[in-house]
Amino acid sequence: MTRIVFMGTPEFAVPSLAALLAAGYEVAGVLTRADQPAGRGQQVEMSPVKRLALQYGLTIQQPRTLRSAEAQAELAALAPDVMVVAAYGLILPQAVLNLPRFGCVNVHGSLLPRHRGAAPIAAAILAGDTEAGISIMLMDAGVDTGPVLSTASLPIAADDTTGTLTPRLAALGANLLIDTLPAYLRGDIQPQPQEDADATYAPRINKEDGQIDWAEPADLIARRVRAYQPWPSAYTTWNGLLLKVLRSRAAGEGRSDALPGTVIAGPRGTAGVVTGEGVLWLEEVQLAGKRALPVNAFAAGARGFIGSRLPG
RNA sequence: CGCGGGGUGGAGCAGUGGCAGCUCGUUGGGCUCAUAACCCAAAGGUCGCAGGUUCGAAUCCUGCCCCCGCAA
Repeated sequence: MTRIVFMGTPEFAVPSLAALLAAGYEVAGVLTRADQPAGRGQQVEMSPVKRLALQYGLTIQQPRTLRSAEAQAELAALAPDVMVVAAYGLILPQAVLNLPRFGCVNVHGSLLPRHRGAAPIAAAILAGDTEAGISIMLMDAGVDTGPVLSTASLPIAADDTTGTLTPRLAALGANLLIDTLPAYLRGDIQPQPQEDADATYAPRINKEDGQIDWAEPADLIARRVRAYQPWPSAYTTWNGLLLKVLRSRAAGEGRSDALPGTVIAGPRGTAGVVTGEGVLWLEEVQLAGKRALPVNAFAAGARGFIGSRLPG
């Protein structure tokens, strides 16, 4: 029986672990990131992967780094034949990569070599891709540079956000993993090296990335709105308060002489913002401290919003 | 005890001691070739809950419930 060690942290990784368990694999251990204070009230929360692992009574390790000899020794004690990694969040040093005889199989949320890196799904939306996908690949020392075992794709809808796309890709990834793993272990798959020339990089998203620059074209801002949903959200400020743009629509030609950032009135009590190119029609917004609202409801109560100038 | 904003007619908000108001929506009427546009009118509120202070509380005090932003 093949002993698997699973490494993953967020919701994206859960279907893969669940699929391995459902398929009857021997999961010798689960590594997930350390519990951290989170949320209002700063309660310590465990990762989604840890919650699932606990349900199944699996052995759990939560090293803060895999660079330490202790963490590596602890992992080696699980004697994995193969490690399956999905959005784990820690760098795997070469010594760890070398540990299992079948290596480390990664479930990556893009069609490699496109969107290597920490935030592939958001990167696909931000780039305006019409297709997203999963690559099952063998990890090497680089960031998502290893040879690919298999891929699967799905279409990105015009209103998809990272939040709506992620669960679909997570499910797709789990299925592809279950299809790919047995063939790989049998030696039936010839790993395909990536075409490095076609690679793009999907860096980790930061809070500041969500700050809207109204001088950008409306369609790019609209993609940011979708890519940064649910976190960190595309946001601006109004009356000194954070204003998140949760849903929006870029107008083709809605030109205006007004300066970028100027809020203009739309039909049915809606509102839009003049950008560097075109108008971004707001659909759903949320002011700090308030709940998310359709833009017409927000505009009904937010006195002076129409006609104001948003910074950035 | 992490920091902070908020609960007021169907929706979103203003109102910080003296008869409860605004925008939108709803209903009725008008205008119009027509309209989700415009004009006129109307309906609709135990001001989160409980207690207290006061001649008088949406407004001040105390406790409780609920929603949300930051942070992670």
